[in-house]
Amino acid sequence: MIEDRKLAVLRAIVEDFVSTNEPVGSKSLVERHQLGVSPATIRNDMAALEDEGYITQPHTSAGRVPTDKGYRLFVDRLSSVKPLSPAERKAIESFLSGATDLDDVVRRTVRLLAQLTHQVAVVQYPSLSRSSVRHVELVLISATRVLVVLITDTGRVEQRQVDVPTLLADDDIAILRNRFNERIAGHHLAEAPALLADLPGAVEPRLQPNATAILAAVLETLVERTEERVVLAGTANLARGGALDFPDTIRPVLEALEEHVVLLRLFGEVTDAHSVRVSIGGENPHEGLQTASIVTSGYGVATPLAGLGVLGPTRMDYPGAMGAVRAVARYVGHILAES
Amino acid sequence: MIEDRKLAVLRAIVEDFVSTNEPVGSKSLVERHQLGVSPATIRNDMAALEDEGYITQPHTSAGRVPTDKGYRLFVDRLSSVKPLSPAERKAIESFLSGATDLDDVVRRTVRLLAQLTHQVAVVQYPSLSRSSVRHVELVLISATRVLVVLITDTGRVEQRQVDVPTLLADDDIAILRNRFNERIAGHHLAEAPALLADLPGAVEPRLQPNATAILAAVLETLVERTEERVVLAGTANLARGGALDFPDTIRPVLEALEEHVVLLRLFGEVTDAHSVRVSIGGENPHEGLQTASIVTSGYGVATPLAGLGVLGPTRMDYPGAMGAVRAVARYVGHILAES
DNA sequence: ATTGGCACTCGGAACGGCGGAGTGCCAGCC
DNA sequence: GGCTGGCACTCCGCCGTTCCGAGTGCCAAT
Repeated sequence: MIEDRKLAVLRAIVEDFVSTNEPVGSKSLVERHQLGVSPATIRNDMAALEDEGYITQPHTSAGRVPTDKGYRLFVDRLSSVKPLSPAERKAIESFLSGATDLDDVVRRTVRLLAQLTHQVAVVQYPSLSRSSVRHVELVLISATRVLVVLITDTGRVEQRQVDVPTLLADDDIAILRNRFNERIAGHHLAEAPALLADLPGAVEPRLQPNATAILAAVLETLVERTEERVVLAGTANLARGGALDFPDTIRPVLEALEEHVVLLRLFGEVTDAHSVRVSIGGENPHEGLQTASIVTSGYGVATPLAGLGVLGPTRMDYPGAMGAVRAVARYVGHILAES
Repeated sequence: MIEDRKLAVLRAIVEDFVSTNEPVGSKSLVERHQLGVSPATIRNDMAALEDEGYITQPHTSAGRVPTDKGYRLFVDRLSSVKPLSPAERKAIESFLSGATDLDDVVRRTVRLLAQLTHQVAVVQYPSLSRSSVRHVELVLISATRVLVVLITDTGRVEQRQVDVPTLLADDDIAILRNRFNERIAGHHLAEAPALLADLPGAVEPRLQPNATAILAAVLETLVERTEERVVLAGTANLARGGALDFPDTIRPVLEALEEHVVLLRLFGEVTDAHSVRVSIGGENPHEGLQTASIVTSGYGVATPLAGLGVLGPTRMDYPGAMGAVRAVARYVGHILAES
């Protein structure tokens, strides 16, 4: 009963504050929303909400502003993911459908997200460790130098050069290439090291040193490069709200964005599911992101391959951002499934 | 005579303003530099410099600030490229020597530059169009689908998938692969289209449709992808000077940085030489960069492959930035030459 | 439980005075 | 002719004051 109205008040506060970027007072609240009660009543509710930690006032006798806790409640219970407008849906389709390869898909996706949400968009490359090997290609560059190219089923290509101890002929390379592909083509990357372990022992003695060297390179490519990559777009959007959104300067946020490791950790916690998740202000582990919120989702065909999302001030249009992230994640999943 | 001192005054003004970020007055000038004359004399010189457009005052009775024209003169005639300290030199070496492949080199380079200069660093990938083909690899993904991988002598790898009209066997692919490599391996990318033009006619009729399809994909990879890539680091440095360096907001600058085309155009004008170039404030063609300066250099072994540089406020340590850019460009050239 | 009324608080804008840094100019000096 | 010290002037930035309004908390009445 009363609880219901308090929640309605909180919702109204969040909505107004997000759209106006000014602390919202009891009077303007009743004006802009049909709450059916007087400002005085609202004031009581607001006092209660403040006691419970959902809102706060920048200084005495100013309007109220949602706290992180208030946004959290809003996201969890008061808002629903906003479906995209047909126009937006159409934009996604036409924007992404022209993509030619994985790089292109990722680049287009990140720009699209930034444009849809007016926030900073982050897209993680389909993680190597969760894909499988489509093909290993060995290319002889010189008699003692081999280029190892690893192609995954998500279209990602990783390459690495390696020097081998003894001279190699084209035939030798072909043999080794076949050995590698027999064992791991079609298999999950994580399984590859085990499958390859005995490979040097299985080739004729003459080739063993070379096989060992190449194997090392392949394993490095498989394992070390599990290091993930992320792509950003829309950083200029951080400067939109002027000094309003970010307390002093946007610098710590920009710094955090450059530390891709930080972003990867954010995705790491999230990408085990396709659902949209939100991390708000102080919930965020990273120091520089205490005033930022992040909306993420895993994407990928069946089991999620990686994450994507947007980052902005806590004062963010959560329903809209969640809608955009969800829609884009789904669409990218489809695109990748087709290729 | 008098001219010499005026130039010395201009140099002093630039140096002081760069380090303090405050308009500099005649008194503090004579205090901080051994000019051997009185403030009154300096004032006369300053008045002359202002008449000639090299400096300006933000408002009456404030100190002077260099204009773009003043910085230009400073860069052209009053400063020399500052050689790096041994420590910095050492840092470059240890930072870059661990790189494993091209991606890694580029990423490390851009971070290094940002760190050395405390500005935004930009590195352009070695341009496809100026490298030569090391190897073309064709991989059969399914009976009617081929992955085309193009490897250049700078270690860059481009890939693309293509559907072919008729079924292909491993042998067929091997034949085609050889045909392609015979013709273009070792050749400049720009020559490739001409060298490949008659390829479909040179294979047995059965393979012609497939050869044509694959040729189209190779050409696309060669030509369309000449589209260049750039990598950024250190954007957080833009926010260092607060609102001091960039008049209102850093937003237009961030926007310009996201438009990679803009950056590429900057490099395009520059990369025909190894020398360090500087573009100052209003000299800059792009609207959003009117308050920014850019220090660039081509890099690469013999003929420059691409460009790199830093971007910051016009109030920038030009000698230092030029020294860092020059040193890093040279070093990256060496690294690429070795691989 | 809701409401109108009322006193209170505090930030932000507007105002004026003041100090200081810096200038331009001029007359004198080498 | 170039340099210098002196001096009047300008104007920004700072600070204290005042004032207004938005918004609150509380209370008594319904």
